[in-house]
Amino acid sequence: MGLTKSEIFTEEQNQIATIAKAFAHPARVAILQHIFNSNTCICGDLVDEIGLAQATISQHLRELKNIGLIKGNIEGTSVCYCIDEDNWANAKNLISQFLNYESKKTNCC
Amino acid sequence: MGLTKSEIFTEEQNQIATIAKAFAHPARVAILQHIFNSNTCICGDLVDEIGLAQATISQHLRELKNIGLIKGNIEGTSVCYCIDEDNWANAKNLISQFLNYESKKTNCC
DNA sequence: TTATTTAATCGTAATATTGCAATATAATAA
DNA sequence: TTATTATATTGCAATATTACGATTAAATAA
Repeated sequence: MGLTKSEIFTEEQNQIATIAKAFAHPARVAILQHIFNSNTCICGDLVDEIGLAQATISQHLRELKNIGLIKGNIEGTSVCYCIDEDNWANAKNLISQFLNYESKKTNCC
Repeated sequence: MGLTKSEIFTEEQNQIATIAKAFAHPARVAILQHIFNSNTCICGDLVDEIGLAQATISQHLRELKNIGLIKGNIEGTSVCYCIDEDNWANAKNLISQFLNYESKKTNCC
């Protein structure tokens, strides 16, 4: 199968999973950190920084773009990628809320 | 391929990715939420609550257990799963720190 | 002992992800 | 125009993930 049954979960559960999937590969974590650190990011930089082929980086960038966490701007021959602040804030809220669940302390384990 | 090149990333990047992977499926999000809500969780409950087969739930539970976010205790014929508080706190810190990166506001997009 | 109950594991099929070489596209430079 | 440069896309191979039926294992009940 390999096909997630999204229809049986809540909208919130699916959204959390989608955002988490964006973070679920170290290359995408590295890309996001790099964008945050330089705030202006060109794909070529990343190919040098991270040891992956240009095609692979481009693919990870597309995924981050599809999920909405980054957006790109054409700058001459290169492309400038940066964080989509609104969507990032949204993602941050969703994940933070999830992480901040407190367990009732009648822990049985 | 399908094989992540973990060795070219930092320990932190790999850790964030691993934790995110735990959250990257709505069933696992649902399972964790359920454990938080009841704080005592038996696999059978989940099979009723979530519309997935028993084998599938068990598989997701094992993944969460392997990553360290939950731990299980045998309770008679059933098993009680609950949050591993220490590891959860750790995961929370790692992910929160990552989410709280601030972009320098010379945004080009 | 023999059910029964509950969860784990095995085996398998289908789909997804990761990675890269090769190629295509698009913008600028000569 | 023809390079050159930078990124995207295509096609493919290898591995991973998701899901479930069938079976197994382990504990309790009869």
